[in-house]
Amino acid sequence: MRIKELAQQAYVSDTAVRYYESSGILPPPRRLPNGYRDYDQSDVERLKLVAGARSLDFSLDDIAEILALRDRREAPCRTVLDMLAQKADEIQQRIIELQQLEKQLRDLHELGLTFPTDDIDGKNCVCHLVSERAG
Amino acid sequence: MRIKELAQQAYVSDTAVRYYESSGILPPPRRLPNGYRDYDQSDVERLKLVAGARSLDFSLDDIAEILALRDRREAPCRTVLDMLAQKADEIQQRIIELQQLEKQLRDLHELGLTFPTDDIDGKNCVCHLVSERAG
DNA sequence: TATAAACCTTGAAGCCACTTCAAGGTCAAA
DNA sequence: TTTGACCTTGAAGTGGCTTCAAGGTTTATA
Ligand SMILES: [Zn+2]
Ligand SMILES: [Zn+2]
Ligand SMILES: [Zn+2]
Ligand SMILES: [Zn+2]
Repeated sequence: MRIKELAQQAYVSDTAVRYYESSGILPPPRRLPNGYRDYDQSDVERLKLVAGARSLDFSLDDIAEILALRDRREAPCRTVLDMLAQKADEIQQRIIELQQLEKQLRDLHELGLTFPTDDIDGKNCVCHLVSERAG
Repeated sequence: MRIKELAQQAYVSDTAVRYYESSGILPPPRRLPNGYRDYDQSDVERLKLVAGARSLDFSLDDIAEILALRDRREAPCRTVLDMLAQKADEIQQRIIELQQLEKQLRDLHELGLTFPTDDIDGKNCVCHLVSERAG
């Protein structure tokens, strides 16, 4: 099959497939006589793993690590399990940070409403509150 | 004052200050006879607003919009208030997305634990679960 | 006085995971 | 025959910086 059919089977763009090849995640495929890339079912499986892992926000480096194990005929299952747990922890931490940020934004908004809104120099308005967040 | 002192007063790096200048957020400053950048207190105020807004995750485009108003002697307070509310909403939405992602990661981890962990081809293991997340 | 340490300058490249653009070549249907 | 869908490559753009390379300037110390 050609690149577009491969890409569609994994729900990614064909330009992403070319990018994965250029970055070493996917091996260079056979070519048809006209120079077009030619893929088979094993390429679909590989790309689906890449797409699934990307949809879980794994980095291409992480994915390369998983694929490298498989290419050496070593089972990557343990590595994948560990990565899932670690990524979940990272996301959890990120959520906490964003919750703090949201609170700061809402607090600033509420407080800002109590100040004049025609202050050019920002000495007595919400702009001043933003400026003084330093540290 | 020179660039490092300015940067320190706003708790940013001096390379960031040069980057802000190159991207038009900060105007080109005067120069000392030796070519070094020379700043004053108004530069500190401007950079503090930039730094405060960046710490709230505003984009440089947003910040440029705020500064453009001030540079035209129009009060940016209303704009800032609106941006605070809008950014808070964006963060809230992002948190929801990350919470869903975290749940997917934890669920996959739990389910993956019930499968063998020595499957090279990924037909009966957590790797297969990752691959089949398509769509 | 020599020299090291801390500061300053510029321009370019690197980061991440792509997308978009430019400028073409290939092939099937109408 | 011409339209349109598909394919190719390489380069540049995205955002907000940091890092690197290759210097010049100033202050402190030996
Ligand atoms: Zn597995
Ligand atoms: Zn575990
Ligand atoms: Zn204001
Ligand atoms: Zn409001």
